[in-house]
Amino acid sequence: MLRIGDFSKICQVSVKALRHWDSIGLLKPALSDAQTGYRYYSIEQVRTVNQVLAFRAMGLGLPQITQLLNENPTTADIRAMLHLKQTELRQQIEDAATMLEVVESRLQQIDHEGALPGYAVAVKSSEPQQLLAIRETVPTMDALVDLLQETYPYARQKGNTNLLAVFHDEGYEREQIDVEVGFPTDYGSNKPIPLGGGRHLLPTTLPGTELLAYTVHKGEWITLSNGYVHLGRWIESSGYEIVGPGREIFHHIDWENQQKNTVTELQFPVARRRQ
Amino acid sequence: MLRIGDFSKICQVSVKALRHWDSIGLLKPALSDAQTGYRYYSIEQVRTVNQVLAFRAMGLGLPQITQLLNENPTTADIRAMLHLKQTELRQQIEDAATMLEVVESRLQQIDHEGALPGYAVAVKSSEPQQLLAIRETVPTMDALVDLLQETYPYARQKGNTNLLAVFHDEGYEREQIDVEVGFPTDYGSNKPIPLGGGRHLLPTTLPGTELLAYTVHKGEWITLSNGYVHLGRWIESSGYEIVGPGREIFHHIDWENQQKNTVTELQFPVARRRQ
DNA sequence: TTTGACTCTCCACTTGCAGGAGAGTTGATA
DNA sequence: TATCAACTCTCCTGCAAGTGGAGAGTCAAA
Repeated sequence: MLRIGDFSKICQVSVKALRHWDSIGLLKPALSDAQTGYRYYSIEQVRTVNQVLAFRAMGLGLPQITQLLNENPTTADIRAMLHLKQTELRQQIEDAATMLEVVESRLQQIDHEGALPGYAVAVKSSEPQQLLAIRETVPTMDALVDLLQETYPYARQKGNTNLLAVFHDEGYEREQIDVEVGFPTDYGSNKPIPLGGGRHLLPTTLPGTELLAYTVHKGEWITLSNGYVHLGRWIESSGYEIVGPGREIFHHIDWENQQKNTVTELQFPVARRRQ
Repeated sequence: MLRIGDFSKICQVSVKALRHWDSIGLLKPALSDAQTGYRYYSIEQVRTVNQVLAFRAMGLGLPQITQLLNENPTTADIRAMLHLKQTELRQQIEDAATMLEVVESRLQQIDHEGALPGYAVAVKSSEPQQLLAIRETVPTMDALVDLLQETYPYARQKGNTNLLAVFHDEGYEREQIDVEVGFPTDYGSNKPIPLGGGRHLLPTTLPGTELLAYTVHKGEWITLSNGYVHLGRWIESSGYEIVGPGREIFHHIDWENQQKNTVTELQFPVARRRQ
């Protein structure tokens, strides 16, 4: 019979860990003195510790290992557990690889530009949304601003400041822009709204996307292109690719000061580039 | 000004998380009502959240992000942080890949053998050890047992039951075995001990190894070969390779019952196989 | 004024232990 | 046999980044 300290040295497992394993029922000592509480391990339990460590080296959690060792499950159960862990580990590797690529992209950026960039890019997902929107091909950016201004009051009426635009052109056009301007509506209240000249805000569905790279711009719209350049470079160098039309979300429009305090979110649906 | 729920929806960050970020000083709301405790966020803070998420997507911890956003550090600091994270992520990927390989090896084993194997294999490290040992080429396994029996009393004298053997042959020889038998001594008490026939237990150093694949066998030594087969296969199929002489640690020798209760640990120094 | 939706703080829980406090045990020595 | 160092015990806190819930207070519209 070995005291916990000696057993700990033999197995190269900390005393704390052994006590913890005892408390959760993973590995009880062969004998526990009821009087003093001292734990006594038998030398054969080295084997059990070996098994525990073997399972732990596969990344299994202690509750699972407890189950595997003390409730002798069927072979099928074990297979299922390991299969699950397998996919989990693959996911882990992929996630870490993605992070690594993002970190490396950022490091490159710092090295190239000397300073830290003002734009941060993150990835999120978006649900499908019911919109009231109008799709037009506007000749210039100014015309686009006019269209926004025209749509804005209706968005506010709905208690919704979130005007948004979807750019259906490939690339970043500056003339003859095929754009959709609208705002989200709660399900149900989606009747067309007439604008001037026989044009209408029509109900549309903005498709959800699983991955959406985005950055937030604050300030005049003239400088929005900086944001786009940044976002585009980030997507390129972080192992993603654009897979859908870009979007702008106008969280707040400061009509009075040439949009000095306007907050605009730039979005692109993306996917992981393979290989 | 936005209440926490609205801000949460815009940013797609949970209310709980926002409150947490507030409490640790990562992101304070633009305004906190001292009376009611209500948090009010400004729309521009969407940008800050975006930055937080961008850093979090690199795997950085909240304290680090707090530092990055609120204590405007130098470019060099940021570079250092990201570099550190880079190596950390690479390590993570490697670790997960190792685990994955072990899991896959185990799954294969189950599929091939139908049942779960009695031997578990784990990897640990070992420190260099001072030994008193004798190296001989013994003709048979029985002669090896005799040698162990001859050495055993001296090991016990030192208050040390841990007899061990190092096999210097390549592969698993059954005759003319070049073996070293001995036991650890505490530093200092390492004077040679004479055995019969002018032979001596001499002080030696057992080199430490960073990676040591091992399994624990309980029972007669005749069946030890099963353990070796298992250990060998595991090493092969889990992406390791043997890089040194095998060792046996005799944690407990049951001389009376043909070693029925003997506990033997089988070890091989290993390294990750590249590619 | 009522109501329902929203928000607040505080507490417990998650994983696998590590560190430490304060008290009790063991085994060898004086 | 008393003592002493080394060992062990239980209990508490802390770690990361929140989630979930309880109970109480707040806001805005009807």
